[in-house]
Amino acid sequence: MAGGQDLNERSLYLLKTLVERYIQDGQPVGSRLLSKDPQLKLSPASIRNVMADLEEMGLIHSPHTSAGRVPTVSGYRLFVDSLLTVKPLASSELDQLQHGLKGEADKASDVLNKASKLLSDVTRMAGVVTLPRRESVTLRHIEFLPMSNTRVLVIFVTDDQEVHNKIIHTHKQFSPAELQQAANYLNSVYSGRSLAKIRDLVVREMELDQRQVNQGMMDAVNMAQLTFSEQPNDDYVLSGETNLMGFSELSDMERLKQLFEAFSQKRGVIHLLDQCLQAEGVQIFIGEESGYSAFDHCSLVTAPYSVNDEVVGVLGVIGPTRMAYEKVIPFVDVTAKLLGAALNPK
Amino acid sequence: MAGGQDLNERSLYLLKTLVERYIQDGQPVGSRLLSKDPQLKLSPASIRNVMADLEEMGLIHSPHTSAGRVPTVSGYRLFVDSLLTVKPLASSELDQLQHGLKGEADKASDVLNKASKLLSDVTRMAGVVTLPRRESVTLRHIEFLPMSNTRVLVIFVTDDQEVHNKIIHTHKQFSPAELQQAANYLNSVYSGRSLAKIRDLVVREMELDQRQVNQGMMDAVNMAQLTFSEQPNDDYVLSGETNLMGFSELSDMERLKQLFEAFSQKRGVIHLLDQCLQAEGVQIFIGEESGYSAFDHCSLVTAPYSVNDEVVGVLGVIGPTRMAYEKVIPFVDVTAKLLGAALNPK
DNA sequence: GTCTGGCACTCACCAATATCGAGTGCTAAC
DNA sequence: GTTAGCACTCGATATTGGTGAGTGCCAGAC
Repeated sequence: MAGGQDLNERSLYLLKTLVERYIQDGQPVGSRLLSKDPQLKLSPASIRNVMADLEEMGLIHSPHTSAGRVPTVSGYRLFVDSLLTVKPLASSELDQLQHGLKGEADKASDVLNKASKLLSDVTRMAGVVTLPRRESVTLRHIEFLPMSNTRVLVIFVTDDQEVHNKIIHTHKQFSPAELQQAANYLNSVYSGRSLAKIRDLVVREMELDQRQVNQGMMDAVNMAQLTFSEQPNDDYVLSGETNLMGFSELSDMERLKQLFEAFSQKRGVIHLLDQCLQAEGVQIFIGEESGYSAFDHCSLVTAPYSVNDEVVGVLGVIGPTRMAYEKVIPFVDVTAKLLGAALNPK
Repeated sequence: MAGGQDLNERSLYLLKTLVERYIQDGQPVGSRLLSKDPQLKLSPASIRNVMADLEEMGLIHSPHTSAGRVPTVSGYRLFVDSLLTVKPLASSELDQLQHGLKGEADKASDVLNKASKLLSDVTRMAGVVTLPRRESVTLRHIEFLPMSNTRVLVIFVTDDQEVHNKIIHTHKQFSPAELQQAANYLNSVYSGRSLAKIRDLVVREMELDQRQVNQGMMDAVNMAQLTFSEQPNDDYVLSGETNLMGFSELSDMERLKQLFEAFSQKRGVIHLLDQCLQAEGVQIFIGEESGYSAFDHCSLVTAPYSVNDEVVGVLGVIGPTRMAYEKVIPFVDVTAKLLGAALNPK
C-alpha cells in the first residue's frame, strides 16, 4: 500500500486533520469544512485537488459523488503509524486505573476481570484480556483424587493463587493410597518450580525409565506429564460487549451477530490475540487487516503484558474502526503495564 | 384479566387459530384469512364480530386500523394455559437430546454446558441453565492452603467431581501444619455428607464451644463455617444468545442492548429463574409478565430439574414472545428431566 | 337471534416525483 | 500553484397518489 513517502507535508497534514475530524463527528468531511482549519490556509478548491490525490492513492474514499471523504483502512493505517499525536492519559483515568487494579492481592483471575472491565468502562468499547500463559507461573501444590475406573481428577494450585483442575486418563486404575503417594512425590520434587521447568524435568525423567526406577515414581511422573501437557491458551475475559451495540457502524444486525458469535466461539479471537504476543508494544488491527470477516468494521488495539519481564498475555480494546486512537493507544499501553505489575507476585 | 370463562367454544377456537397463525407467520391475522379455516365455517364479517369481542376483553389487539389482529400478553397467556395442544417431541430431537447429554460421567459443569447448548441449538433461541444448588451435593474432600496473613485458600471437591475454591479470612494466622490438621479433621468428620448437613453440624458444634473442646477442632469448625456459609446461587450457563439477534421483534438496538446487558449482569435473570424453582413443572413468563423491562418482548419457558428427587436448579429457553410454545414447552420439560438424570450420581 | 353481504372508511405500504443542499470535478483566470 | 466560478451529481427529505388489506357498521336473510 501507499507508504506516504511520496506525499508532501501539506497532504499529510490534510489527511491527518481529515481523519481526526472524521473520528470526531463520524460524518464524511468535505473540502469546505477542511478549508476552515486555521493551519491549512487553502481554499476549498485546492483542498479538493489534494483530496483527489489522496483518493488516487487509496487513502480516502467518497461514499458517493457528493459526500465528503472518509478514511480507508490504508488511510487509518498511515494515520496511526505516522501522523497520530497520542494524548497522555487524563489523570482521572490514570487514577481510575491504579485504583481499579490495586485489589489487595486477589486471585489472578480477579485481577484480569478487573482489567477487562476497566478497559471497557473507560473506553466505552469492549475490553479483552487473555488468560496469562501458565508457563512462568510456579506450582504450589498438586493433588490427585480417584474417579471411576482409570480417570483421575487432578487439582493443582499455582503461586498466583489460582486453582486448576483437570481430568486425566491413566493407563491403569490407582488406589487412593497410590495417588496420595504420587502427589506427595510430585509436591516434594516439583513444587516451587515453574510449569515450563516441570515439563522439562518430566521429559528428562521419562527418558531415564530404562534403568531401574521406583515404579511409584514412574507413575507419578506419568501423571505429571498428562497434567502439565502443553495446552494452548484458549480463553479470555471479555467485558463491555454491549457497548458495541451503540455504534452506528455496527448497527447492521447481521454483522453484529457475526461479531458476537466470534466472541463466543473464542477460537478466532484468540488466534488474533496470539499474534500480538510477539509484538513489542501496542499493536493495532484496523478493519479487514485482521483477516476475520467478523471484525471487518472493527479495530483492535492490543498490548502484551508481562510478569517478571516475560510476556504472558495480551489485552486490548475492540471498537469500531472509527475510534479515538490517540486516546485508546496510550490507555491500552498503560493498562498492560499496570496489569503486569499487579500480577507480579510480591 | 379476563379468564376466558365467559367465552364460548367458538371464540376460544378462533383465538387459538389466530394465535397459532400469528406464531406461524408473524403477520397480523385478518378476518378473511381466518374465514378460510375449514373448522371455522364463518364469514369474515362474523369473525370480525368475534374479534371485536376478543379485543374488548384485551386478548388481541390491532396494531393499526386496517391491520389484522395480534395476540396481547393476556391472549398468549390464555392460549398457553388452556388452548395449547402440545406436540410430542420429534423423535430426532429426542435422539439429539439423549445423545447430547450422555457424556460418560463428566464433571457436572460439562453436562450443564451441554444442556444449555442443546436448548439453544434445537430451539434456535437462547438456552439457559442455572448451576445446581450445592445443598444436596456431598463433600468428598477439603483442603486448606495458606495465603498471605490471615487469608486461607480453601479447595473442596464435591461428589459431582466439581472443584470449588474460595478465599476465607481467618481470625488469626495459621501455620501450614495447623491447616493440614484442620483439613484432616474436617475430611474425617464431614466427607460423604451433604453441604446442607454440614452447615447443620457446624452450627451445632459451634454451640458446644463453651465446654472444653480441642482448640484445633474449634478452628477447623470455624473455617468450615466460613467455607460453607450460605451463598445464593448466582450463576448460570447461557448459550445461543446470538440466535436472538435474528428475530425481527428484537431488532431494536436499544432493546437488544438492554437484553444483553441483563444477560451479563446476571442478577435479574437469576432472580427470575429462582422464582421457577418452586414451580412443579414448566413455568412460563410471557412478555412483561416477568417484570423486567429488558425482557419485555421476550418469553421465558422454564422447568426445574432435580437430582435425587430434590429440585436443584432451573433450565429454560429465552426467545421472542412469538415463539412456538407447543414445541418449546415439551422440549424444555423433557430436557429438564434428562438433565436431572444425567446429573444423578451413579 | 345469529349470520352474512355490502359498503364506506382507514391507513400502512409503495412508487413516482420534486426540491434542496452539500460536495464534487473541471476550467479559466490570477 | 492557487483560486473563483460553474455545472453537475446524488443522497436526504418531503409530497403525492394509488393500492389493497382490513375494519366497523348496518340492513336483510335464515
